[in-house]
Amino acid sequence: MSGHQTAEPDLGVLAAQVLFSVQRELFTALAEQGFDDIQPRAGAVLAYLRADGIRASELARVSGQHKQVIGSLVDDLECLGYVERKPDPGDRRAKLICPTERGLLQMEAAVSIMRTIEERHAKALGQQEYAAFKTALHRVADLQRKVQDRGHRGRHRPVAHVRSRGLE
Amino acid sequence: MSGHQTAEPDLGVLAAQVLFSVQRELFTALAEQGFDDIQPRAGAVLAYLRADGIRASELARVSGQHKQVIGSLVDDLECLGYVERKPDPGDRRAKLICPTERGLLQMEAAVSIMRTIEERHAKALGQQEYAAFKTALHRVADLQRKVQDRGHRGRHRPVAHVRSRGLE
DNA sequence: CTTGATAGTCAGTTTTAGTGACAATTCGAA
DNA sequence: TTCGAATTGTCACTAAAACTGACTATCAAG
Repeated sequence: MSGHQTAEPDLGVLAAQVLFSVQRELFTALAEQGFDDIQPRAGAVLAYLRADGIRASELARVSGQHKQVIGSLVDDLECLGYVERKPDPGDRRAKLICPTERGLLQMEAAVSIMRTIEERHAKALGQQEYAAFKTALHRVADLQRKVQDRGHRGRHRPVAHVRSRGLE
Repeated sequence: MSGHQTAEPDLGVLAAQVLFSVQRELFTALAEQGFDDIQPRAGAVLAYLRADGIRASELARVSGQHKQVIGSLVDDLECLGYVERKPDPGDRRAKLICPTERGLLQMEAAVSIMRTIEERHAKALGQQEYAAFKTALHRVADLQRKVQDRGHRGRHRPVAHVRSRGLE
């Protein structure tokens, strides 16, 4: 991004600051609650898990990661007891990634922590202002992703490296 | 993050979507304008460059990256002709990372592209709404970073990998 | 039944992050 | 001023993650 000068940081820089600091707070809190064997990286899977299961290729799409990365993340999370692979009844090629009991507990904990974080911001900004902010953020995210898809039709484009986290 | 269910995505998920799609659009546009030899990763340096120079350790702080990473990024950018290292007049230990002429052109291009992106969102949301949104985002980012610093005092915590971009 | 696309995995290469140590320098306190 | 602690940037090394290409199995359309 271009946060040049001492001037005001741009949309990308701000998004990066929010992302990484929220991510850090979330995983620190999760670790304190006993989920100390998962890393932010696993968020590509955990954030999009559903109780009724989701396909690996769907995870790759929504997270913007290569399917190989999703595969290895699921391997790890399966060893750690967070998810399990079940055959997809509707498609014998596919497997459903389903949360285990521990996975469900993690999901609930993550939702709760994120709610706490957002409530803190809502108090700081005011409930209405925060609600408007989040609505706007949602619209910006949607609009921005649409533009992206228009540009690179078909090409697989793992959004960059989250690794690249210093980036914006 | 926890974007569980089909429910509404949380702050982290939204920030990630914005970050990575903005990042992709920015670097695609930069490439089209001739800056096709830099990657999003280099944003950790480029986004915080200043015409009068900035220290590597300062870059490490603001970008949340290890100083070794900054060092190798600066190595690359120096080879590519975007920056140069100059001795810091005020501290003989330090070196100032200064943009070259090409670096300045890149900075201007990035600022211009980001302005275009933000103007698109401002038109979609309405100028006033977008301005309020960005102010709120700024406050959320500041507040969130403060909380982080409170928790991990002193510890160096490279905010994660931007690479980890699928993450939330 | 053939063709083409999709789902998931395997193996291998390359890139990047993370760790510890180091010399040079600065700063603060005795 | 002199000593010790902290800081700046770099080097060398290890660990981890991303990327590439290929491959089987399955589906879906004609």
